[in-house]
Amino acid sequence: MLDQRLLRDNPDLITSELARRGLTVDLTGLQLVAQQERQLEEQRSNLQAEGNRIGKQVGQLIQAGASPKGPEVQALRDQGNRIKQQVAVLEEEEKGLEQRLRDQLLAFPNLPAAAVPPGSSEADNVEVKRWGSPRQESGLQEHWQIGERLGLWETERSVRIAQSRFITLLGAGARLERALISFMLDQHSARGYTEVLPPILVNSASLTGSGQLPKFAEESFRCADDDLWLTPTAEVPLTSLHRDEVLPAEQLPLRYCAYTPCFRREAGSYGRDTRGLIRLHQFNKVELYWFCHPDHSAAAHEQLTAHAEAILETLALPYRRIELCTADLGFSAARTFDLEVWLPGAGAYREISSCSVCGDFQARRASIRFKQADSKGTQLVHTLNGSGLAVGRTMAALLENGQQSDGSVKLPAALVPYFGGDTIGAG
RNA sequence: GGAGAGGUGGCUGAGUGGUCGAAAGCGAACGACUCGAAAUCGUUUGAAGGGCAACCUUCCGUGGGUUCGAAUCCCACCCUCUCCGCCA
Repeated sequence: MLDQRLLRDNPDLITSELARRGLTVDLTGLQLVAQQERQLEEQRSNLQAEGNRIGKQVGQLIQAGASPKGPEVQALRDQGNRIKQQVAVLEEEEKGLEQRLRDQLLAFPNLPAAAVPPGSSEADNVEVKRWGSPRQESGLQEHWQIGERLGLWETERSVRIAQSRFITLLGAGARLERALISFMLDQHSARGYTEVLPPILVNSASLTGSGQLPKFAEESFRCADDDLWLTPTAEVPLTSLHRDEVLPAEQLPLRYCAYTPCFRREAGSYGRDTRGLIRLHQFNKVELYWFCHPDHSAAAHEQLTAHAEAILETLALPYRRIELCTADLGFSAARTFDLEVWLPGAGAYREISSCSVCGDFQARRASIRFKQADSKGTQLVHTLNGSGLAVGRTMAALLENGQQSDGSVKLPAALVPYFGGDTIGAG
């Protein structure tokens, strides 16, 4: 959520920064609402102050021995009643304006960081670096061909269980998924992240805090009877882990990693990536999340991204880092690096991680602040999140990159202790 | 799901309808003492909004209500704990 003070003090900045994201907004109406709301607040609080004075007078008179029914007290009571009625009217109006203001502010995306390259579509994203040597030979299979051939999962029977875009992993496939989750969590824990296994049903306040609500309700699965939703990413429960908290400054940064299944409707993607593990309604992901001091969030972004990259490197998977341009940034992000893994069968790089710094955007929505022991007041923390990594897509990458001429798949050495072998489909 | 108890500041925990934003303690900060520290003593110490400021308003689970005045009384809801039931 954007800062109301920014709306008041520098609305042109909001307009121009949102324009960088390709968004045209006219804030004049909203500014007017904010201004009216402030005037009402002033009027109301002055009236309340008067009412409070009257209340005290009544109390003092009665304690001094005046009759509670006497004319003097009665006059004050009448005055108090009149004020009460006026306050009620103002208050209702004020609440209405406040609600309008908040609703609209919640619908604005984050402002892009200064460093974000300008652009009008994903075509303007900037490649920052490449790692590894991609296999280029012809005749390589795509991961879904390999998986089906080796019996790593069930496609059609999964439709029977749920519907399309759900997968049932079997045998070595299920085992590899589990191995990857453990491997990733161990790697991150060793770097100081606290492992978290959060609820994957989350309430509306949690989705609002991280930015999925109110605008993207149609992207999530919902349990209509309970004000609970299936989480689309661990970013949601992790943000709310400290929602409405004031953290001691010396505890920062707080760094968490969490494995969760993730659930997304993928509305509007019919016909795309219909085969294999790339685009599913339910997939597994290990997420990295930081709560940090505003001064350190830029450096933290680099570190978090490096931690995601370290997983790819340890798995010997070639990748590239892409910096998203202003037009391609997600709703809550101020700056984002996407990691794309090389899929030699498909002959393309595919997104496997997205690492974002959100500034105070989520912290303001979720009210997550920190306090310096020696100073008054609180400040909003900065939050960062990144996939470390999407597990299904990692499996796809391992299958395509590790495929051998005999049809088997060779796994990287780092996975052997987790998987219990170095080859799938040998013999 | 049924019965009971309870939700108060960073934490513990008092609170009679009227100077209650709230005693006390812990914790924290500063100062004194000390060569230094511990202990002790003193002072300070919640948040949000508005105002240049003095200061004003709001916040005792949430939302309503009664009252001139509500942490305190009434209603509804949410949550936590204990017992029972059910259950991996």
